[in-house]
Amino acid sequence: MSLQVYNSLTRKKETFQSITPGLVGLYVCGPTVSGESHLGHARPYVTFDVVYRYLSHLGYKVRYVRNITDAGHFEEEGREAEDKISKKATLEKLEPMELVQKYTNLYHWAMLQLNNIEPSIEPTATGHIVEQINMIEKIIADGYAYAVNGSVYFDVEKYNTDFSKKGLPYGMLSGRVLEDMLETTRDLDGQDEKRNKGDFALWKNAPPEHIMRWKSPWGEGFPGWHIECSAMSTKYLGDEFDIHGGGMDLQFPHHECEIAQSAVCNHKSPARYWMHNNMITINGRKMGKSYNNVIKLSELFSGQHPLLAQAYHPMVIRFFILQTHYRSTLDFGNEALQASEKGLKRLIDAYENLKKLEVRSQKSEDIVLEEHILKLLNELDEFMNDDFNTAKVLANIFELVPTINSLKHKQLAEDALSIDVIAFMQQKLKLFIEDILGLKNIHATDSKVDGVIQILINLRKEAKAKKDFVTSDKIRNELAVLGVQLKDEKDGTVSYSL
RNA sequence: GGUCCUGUGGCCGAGUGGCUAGGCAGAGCUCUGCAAAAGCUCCUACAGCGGUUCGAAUCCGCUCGGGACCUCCA
Repeated sequence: MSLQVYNSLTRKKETFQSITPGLVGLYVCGPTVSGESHLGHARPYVTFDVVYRYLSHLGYKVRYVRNITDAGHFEEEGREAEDKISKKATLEKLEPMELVQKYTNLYHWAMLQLNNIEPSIEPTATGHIVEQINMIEKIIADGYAYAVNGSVYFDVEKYNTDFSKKGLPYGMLSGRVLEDMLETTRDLDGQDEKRNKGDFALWKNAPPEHIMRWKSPWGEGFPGWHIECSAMSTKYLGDEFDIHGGGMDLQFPHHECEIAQSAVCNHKSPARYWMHNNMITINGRKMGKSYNNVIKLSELFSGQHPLLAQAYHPMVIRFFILQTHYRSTLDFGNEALQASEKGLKRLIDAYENLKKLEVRSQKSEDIVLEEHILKLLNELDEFMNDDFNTAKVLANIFELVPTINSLKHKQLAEDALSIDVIAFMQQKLKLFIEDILGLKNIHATDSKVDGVIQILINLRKEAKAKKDFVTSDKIRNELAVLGVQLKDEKDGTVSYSL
């Protein structure tokens, strides 16, 4: 089975076919760096990191573009016409750029912790003001935008009338009908500049107190939110590219507006496949600023938050996210995170065991087992091909764990599996656990620490030989308090895990 | 109000017609000086009510519950 991708545009799974053989253009909406990233933000970046990794594994040369929104948006369009970033900067007495830098750094730090590969290009909105202005001019020239008092708005109704004929109606992505929307759109203040309620800003006039501002043909101002993604995706991926990703909450209006802008400028819908990850919820409700229920990533990693029973390692968060299919909601909870923590440890421990297995048998003595193992391993590719079903991949890997551990602990005959099957399993699990899912061992082994522990292990061995269990247990228990767990193996050796 | 999604065992979650994932927790057993780890076994669910079907968690309808978007939001 070849790769199947669920396309939000068609609402069904489709066989993935890149526009140019061997190449894939992937655009993912990045963060607005006016605040610190929270758990919810981790989801798209982990999700699309795996998409990126898997496409690369399939042999595609992927250009992964993920923007940084550093120009700020309106708090409430039309009403406050105020740049989020400059507002906060004033409050904190910081330069906007300083604020942007701070949160960009924190974001990059969090991405690194989560083991997300950095994108090929990470363009910033402020670095592409010229491109955005050019695009707006083009839209005005074509008659789909109009300037009022130094601001420019996209004429949604005119666009819809003309482009519906071309199969690109406004609402095609989110399944909305413009007429319905015009009736139900909330009545916001200060909408008088717009011809229609559904129109959205391409450029906003900057009031005097506004710090972030650029010169434009319409006066000093700043770009609207949606235009940056259209400008940057076009610049780096072309008029039409393969995959556009982002959170489900961006589907409307953000992505819908992107399609409209790009369609006017490039005469086609920008992306072939639209992928949207679902939300992370907390007590069943979406985690988001508006709900005041966010847990920042730094808080999650440190455990410093009233809702957290403990700190959670970034790898635990990654694993937690991957255990669910990306299109399902994922509910946060200490119990769930703790289950992930233990599960991840079990998985990684088994994987480490597998790497060290020494098998010499040329032939598997247990044919049934061998076939079962091969089936589980071969299904891994199928599951990934089925719209990146990481949950199923992990389930199969867990099914391999008892076999691996039984071989290690000699609970299974040494020659149950052949050296070829073991090698295949080693190769497959490396590929899936490390390369595709991007999971890694939380506990790096430090040779000095290892040496110290070995000394203690030897002292304990001596004590045990003398049946001095008080001393041996003391060593074991005190190490356990430090998080070092000793394990007496069957063959008399002692291993430990951190 | 409009559009759409969803309701799975103590918890988190796969799953689109028959083969009833997986993780965590819980119980028993094996191993062990005692533990831990590991292994084995058990606990077997699909909101409710109808319908379609030889057969439904899976399709259809209704009821009840939860949520997302329609405003910045991953």
